[in-house]
Amino acid sequence: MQTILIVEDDKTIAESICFILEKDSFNCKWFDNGTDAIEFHKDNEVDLILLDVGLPDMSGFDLLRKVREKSNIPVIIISARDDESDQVLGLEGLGANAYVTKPLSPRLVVAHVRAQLRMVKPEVKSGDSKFSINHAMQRVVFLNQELTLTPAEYKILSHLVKNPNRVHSREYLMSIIWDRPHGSDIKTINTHIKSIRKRLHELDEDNEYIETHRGIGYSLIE
Amino acid sequence: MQTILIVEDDKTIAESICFILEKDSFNCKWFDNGTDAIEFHKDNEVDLILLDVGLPDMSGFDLLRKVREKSNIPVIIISARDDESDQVLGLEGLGANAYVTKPLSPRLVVAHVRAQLRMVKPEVKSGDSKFSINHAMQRVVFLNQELTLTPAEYKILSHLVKNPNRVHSREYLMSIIWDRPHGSDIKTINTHIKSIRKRLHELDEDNEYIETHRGIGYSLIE
DNA sequence: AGTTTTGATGAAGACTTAATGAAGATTCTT
DNA sequence: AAGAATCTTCATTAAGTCTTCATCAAAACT
Repeated sequence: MQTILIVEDDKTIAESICFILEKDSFNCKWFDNGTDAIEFHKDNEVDLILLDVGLPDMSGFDLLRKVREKSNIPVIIISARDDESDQVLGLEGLGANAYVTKPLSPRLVVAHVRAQLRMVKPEVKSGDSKFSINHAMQRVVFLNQELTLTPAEYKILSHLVKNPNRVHSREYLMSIIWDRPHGSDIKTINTHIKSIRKRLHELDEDNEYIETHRGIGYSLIE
Repeated sequence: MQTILIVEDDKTIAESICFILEKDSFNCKWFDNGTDAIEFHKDNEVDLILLDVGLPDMSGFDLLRKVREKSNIPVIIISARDDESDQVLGLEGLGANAYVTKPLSPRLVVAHVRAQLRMVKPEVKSGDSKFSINHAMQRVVFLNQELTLTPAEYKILSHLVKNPNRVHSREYLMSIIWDRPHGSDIKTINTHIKSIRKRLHELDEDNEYIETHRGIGYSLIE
């Protein structure tokens, strides 16, 4: 579970954010002052900080500076001031990752939290799939090994990996291969699937990951 | 250099943002409609997208959805509406990384851009690569020897060295060679790659450092 | 069980894309 | 302006990929 640190002196705001975050299965830790927050951050594993700049004991910017000496976890600044130079200072000068202004709804805060955490841990998909996609290399990673695929194979398999556990018709898979309409035989897909299966088979003999749905299409099983 | 894609139908806004970004040594590409932007993103290496949700031909959300089918680069949504449910939809539902509302200053936009890119590029360089760059001398160092390269070769190879282990399309490599658009044959890149390979081969017979990705482009393997 | 439909398989040929060598065009230098 | 270096184009060859087809296997239907 991921831990979110909230530094916010308004109890009502903090509690409502915490409430939503914990409902979203985050572990949430609230401090109403910067000193304690820094202390906690020093000794504990924190995944993200929600930081109100208006604190009783120190400026949020000072806190951020302190935090940045030690780590570069995502920090979202919460501010009552919609002041541009404050935003630029926070984002550019001190390395905050986002800046939201009050009034804010807890739902929106959670959306920002998720957006930031998504960047840090990109592979937080539901569970530990044996597949992932190396987009930069245009390759599909299977069992931690990069598959060498032809362009058509990559297009099909990466689509299946992105949308597992659902059936994709041959027609649809065709449309993925070609940008423009292309009057090819629908059975071409069978052959591509065959060669994808062959490649997967080379790395894992036993299992059948791509399932055939007679009369409909194919699906990838996680 | 990192490429920022701006999708924004208001020319004044786009130009001022571009101006600042380019001053900050980003490569900036502007489109006033979604269709062209998607087309460009398909064939080119883009590091971040600045996206206005109010486009003439399609909703920014639709564009984001399309982009997300292919990649998970940072997307910052620019919106005239300070509407919470829009923000949540963009951030949570479609995977945008930040949401800024108009009116916005170019400086603030740059701050947001930097904040996002900081997350993506950890800049863990100078490891055990066989390549390094002598920027002052405009030379690439390979196996502790300085390579004699022509200007075009230097531009291509140094970019590959700076961004190893990812595929670069011919289109993108072309844009590196020329500052302004240049209606040259895309196959020119093949020839440059050929001569770079030849030079590398003279210093190390065995290995193949530059890998061809059929139908896509080239990558440098560390 | 026998027939029909649908998918799997392997191999051949068509097609697409890249590598190569060399020539022509361009740019830069002197 | 001449000469050298570089960039681009072109034709050819080579390699890789896609599609089709014939055949075989499996499932569904009667």
